[in-house]
Amino acid sequence: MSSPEESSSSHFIRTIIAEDVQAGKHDGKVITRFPPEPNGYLHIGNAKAFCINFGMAEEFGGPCHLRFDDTNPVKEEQEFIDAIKEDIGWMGFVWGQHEYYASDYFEQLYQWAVQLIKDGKAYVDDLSAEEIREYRGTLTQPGKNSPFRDRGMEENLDLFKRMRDGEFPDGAHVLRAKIDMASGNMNMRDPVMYRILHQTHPRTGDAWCIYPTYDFTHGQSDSLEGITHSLCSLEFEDHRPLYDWFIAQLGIFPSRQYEFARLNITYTTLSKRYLRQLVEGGHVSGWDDPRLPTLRGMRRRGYTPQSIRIFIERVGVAKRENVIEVSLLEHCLREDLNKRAPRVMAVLRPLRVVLINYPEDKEEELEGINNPEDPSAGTRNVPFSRVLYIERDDFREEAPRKFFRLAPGREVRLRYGYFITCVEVVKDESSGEVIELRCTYDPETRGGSSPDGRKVKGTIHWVSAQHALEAEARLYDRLFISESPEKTEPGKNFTDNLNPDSLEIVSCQVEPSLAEAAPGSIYQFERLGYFCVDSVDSEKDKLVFNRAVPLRDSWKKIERQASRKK
RNA sequence: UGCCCGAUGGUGUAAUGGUAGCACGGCGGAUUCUGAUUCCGUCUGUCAAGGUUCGAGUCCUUGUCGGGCAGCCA
Repeated sequence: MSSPEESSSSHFIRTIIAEDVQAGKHDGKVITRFPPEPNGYLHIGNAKAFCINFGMAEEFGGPCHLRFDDTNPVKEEQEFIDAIKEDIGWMGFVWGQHEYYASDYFEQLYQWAVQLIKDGKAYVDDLSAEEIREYRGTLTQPGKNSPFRDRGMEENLDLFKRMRDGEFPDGAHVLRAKIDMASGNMNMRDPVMYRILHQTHPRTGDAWCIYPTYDFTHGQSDSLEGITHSLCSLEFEDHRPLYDWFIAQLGIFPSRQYEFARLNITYTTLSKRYLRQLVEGGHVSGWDDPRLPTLRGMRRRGYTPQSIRIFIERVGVAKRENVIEVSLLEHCLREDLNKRAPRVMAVLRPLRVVLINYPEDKEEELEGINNPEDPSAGTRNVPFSRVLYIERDDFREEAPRKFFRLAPGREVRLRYGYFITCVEVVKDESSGEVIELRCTYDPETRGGSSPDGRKVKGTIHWVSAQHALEAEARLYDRLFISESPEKTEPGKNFTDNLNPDSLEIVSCQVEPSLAEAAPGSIYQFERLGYFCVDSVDSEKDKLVFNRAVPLRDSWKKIERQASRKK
């Protein structure tokens, strides 16, 4: 599955892998992995990481392992394991039997730790967490050796065994690698390999009360699985020397780690911590709130796996810090949906229109095209009658010349219907609000063209009042008003950058063919945008639509420019 | 005054010593029964200074700017 886009340009990771394969390294085999920690829901930033890992494997004909990095039972839950699998599967990636857990390697890891102790390369430290921090030194000053650093091998072995046996409370001891307390790389200043945690683990239960740290787990897990290219994000760059050190000391399969810059997108946050705050602070409805960049949120909003995948491809892979404009994400969604989403008519803010020369009880069926981009999608019938709803935005009492829609005395085409001309504007006497338009229709223009060849510039969408279904539409906008919501002035919180209008709920009128719309299905509401039937709140007799993304609107642009000139 | 990484248009990303290209975005136009889509045109770029070279975005040196690192998190 490689598109021209994929093969026409490369990125540094693809180049490295291609060269390795070319050179016959590991017999030309490529095995990658995605190692999520099951402590939260996946977002589009995580998707970049697994798209790269699964993508490279797919491209070079090898497997990509899904491995849960479950070394910290304090934070991890089964619920997240299930959710992560669901999201990756939804994105279209397959790991088959290659589902692993770091916890499956606990015994092996323990044996390796014992080996390092025997080799004089690890020791049990009695220092407290605070003391260890003090001894570690600072970024500019070297650390100093723990007084327990040179304790005898037998004593280390005994202590480590007793740590495992549960003789000590949390924090009493840790096992540390003996490397270099003066290293410029903080990770090499005798990193902790094991800590005591009397905590039930989602998978190993109470079998263990000591747990290996990420650093003592990750590289060896890669090695055990024969991972050839371990592709992760930049924050692990400083850990690579340690990753390599453990593998070298143990003399095991030499997996190699390569790092790339993580994804950032304007007007949102991809920080797990901030996302959690949004959910727990009630700023959004939950982890699947359609305004969130979580995969569940995006799925509910109407994003397709294909659109996210192509987005990740276009964003590229490099090492420099980057912030992608949301407009690219939105572009990718529109591009995908334009090809596939069935068109339908819906009126978000209804204005009543009465066709005064159309017979009272007449009804007819007009033929609508389901998808002009896809003839195989066929046609459908749309009911038409004397009383209609049109979009309030499609009428102006005082219309500028470039306004191609309805106005007193002006003629427009009703999509798939007739030409109509506005002859009277009915207003509410007290408020002055326009409440109804009285129009004439031209019977000769059925289907949208006139025998006399006269042209109308505008075509507007509509629904028949008596046939329409009332539904709820949730109009989403960007969650933050600030391009970089995480950047705040002193004393301000990122939640101060929240967009108060990120959700507008309207009661709309939709064409009756939508009665059978399935949850999760996505439609284009003509001239408005792409809408997804909400998978949580939508019901058969009370449909709820989420606006995934509006259509591009060059009229809005023209108006904005006009008002700017004034 | 530590270690590591990075720097190409507004935003991303290519170019592996030989014409700085692509996408998004902006602007302008054509087509259109969606002011959508599509199509065409156009706009803006190699952090700085030295050096190597016939030739440097690419190699070297120095500097500047940006990012990461002091969890018993991952």
